[in-house]
Amino acid sequence: MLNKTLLPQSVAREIQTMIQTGTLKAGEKIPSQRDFAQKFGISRASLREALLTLETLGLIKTEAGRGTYISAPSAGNEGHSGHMAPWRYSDSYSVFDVFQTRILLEGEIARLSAGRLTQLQLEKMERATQTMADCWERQDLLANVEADLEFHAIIVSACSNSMLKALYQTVRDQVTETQRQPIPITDPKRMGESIAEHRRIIAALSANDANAARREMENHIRNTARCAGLSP
Amino acid sequence: MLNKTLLPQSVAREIQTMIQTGTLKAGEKIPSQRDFAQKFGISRASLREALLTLETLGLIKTEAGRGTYISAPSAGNEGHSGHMAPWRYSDSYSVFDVFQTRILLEGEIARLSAGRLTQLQLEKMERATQTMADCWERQDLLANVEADLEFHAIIVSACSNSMLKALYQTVRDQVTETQRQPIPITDPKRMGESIAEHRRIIAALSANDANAARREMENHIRNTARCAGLSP
DNA sequence: CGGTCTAACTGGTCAGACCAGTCAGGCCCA
DNA sequence: TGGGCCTGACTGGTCTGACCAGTTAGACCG
Repeated sequence: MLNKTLLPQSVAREIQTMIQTGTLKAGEKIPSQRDFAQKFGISRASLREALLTLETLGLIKTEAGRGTYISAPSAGNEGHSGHMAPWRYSDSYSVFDVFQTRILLEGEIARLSAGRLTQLQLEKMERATQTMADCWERQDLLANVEADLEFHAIIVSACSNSMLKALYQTVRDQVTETQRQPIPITDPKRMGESIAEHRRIIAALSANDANAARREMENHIRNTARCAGLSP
Repeated sequence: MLNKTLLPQSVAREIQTMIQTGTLKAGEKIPSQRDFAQKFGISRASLREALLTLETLGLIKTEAGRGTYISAPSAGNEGHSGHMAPWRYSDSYSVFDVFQTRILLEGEIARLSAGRLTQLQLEKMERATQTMADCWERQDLLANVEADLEFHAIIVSACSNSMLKALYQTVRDQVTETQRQPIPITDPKRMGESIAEHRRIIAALSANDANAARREMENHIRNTARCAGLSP
């Protein structure tokens, strides 16, 4: 069924390309299955199979009676970084395991990103860090988290290893959960340290010091885990 | 479409349960779509949608004219270890990226597995290594690779971090490809070294030396990459 | 102007037909 | 007797058309 020459498969790829190239944008509704099938010159049953594949993998969302919508992209999700959605029926992982995985993945990603970030990206990271500090002051926790996510996403986007990027996307949901959960119990001293750690990561990346970038990122995540009472 | 109350979806879950409980075993062929649909009391089109979902996520494999087979489970795939299949439509990753990812993942997995392998498992690894040597002598490359895969799979099965195990499964196909590809161009000296490296990994794991285990595994994979002309 | 109803739209499922690929068994020939 | 070829029965892949359930917009009435 998943043979690459199969009709639904090739149509799924076409639709994926339309999503990736922006022909179909996040939130947008695609034509009805009847119209879209006609447009591709295939039966509606085959189009449904193509759509189902895309939906299983999280690229689209179909609602009965309403239509099919393009799912919102994730920050840092550019090009062929994976759209590997987890099988939603399985249990989630322990927070310890997620943190341990974060330290491993993000440390290496930071190392591989060193020397590849543009000045513009580094400035965006600095701005995101400052935003974190500003939002923390006025207790805007949502914006604080979003700035944090943006900071990390920029680093991931520069990683030279597309496979690691894909793996990171696979676990993105669990990862961002660990970025959110310690926030309500973060004391002001820790947030100040966290922001300082961000700045040390930026400094290492700015200096194109791959090993320092890794070390600072691992340290940062390890300290975050300690806020959740863990020592991975 | 992926609403949990939908017919194909609930059937997909039933089939998943049958796979997880062992009613359907790895490699086993399920009944024909016509028979299976009748068995579930649904149309064949709906069963196809259920099967497509499972296949997109890597649990089954359907071959035209032959039938649908349960995918082989991976060693260590127990309970809620992820069924996170890679996105099969995207380009494959460069061999360099795969090797780099292997070094990162398998090094850490070896570290986390140290101290958790039973004597029986260590003996199986030693036997697999000896099998590699024996098969290499008689140029049975397939069996050589299978013994190599078994060696690595045992280590993965002992890893304490289920998320890392799941990530490893996600990239297993590409990983095993890098274990296969250098084989035809491996010279006897390198194979002897490879087997010696396996033994050093076993020794480190036997001594419950986590850092040595990581180091030896990284070294082993790095040397394998060199056989493919890469230096990750 | 707001509420209700209806028609046209949407996706979900079913049944049947036909096509292409696979495989096993039977038959024929060397 | 063994190997090769052919055929029929099986498999999945795709199409068509019908019908059902959910949604929405427009028209009509109070």
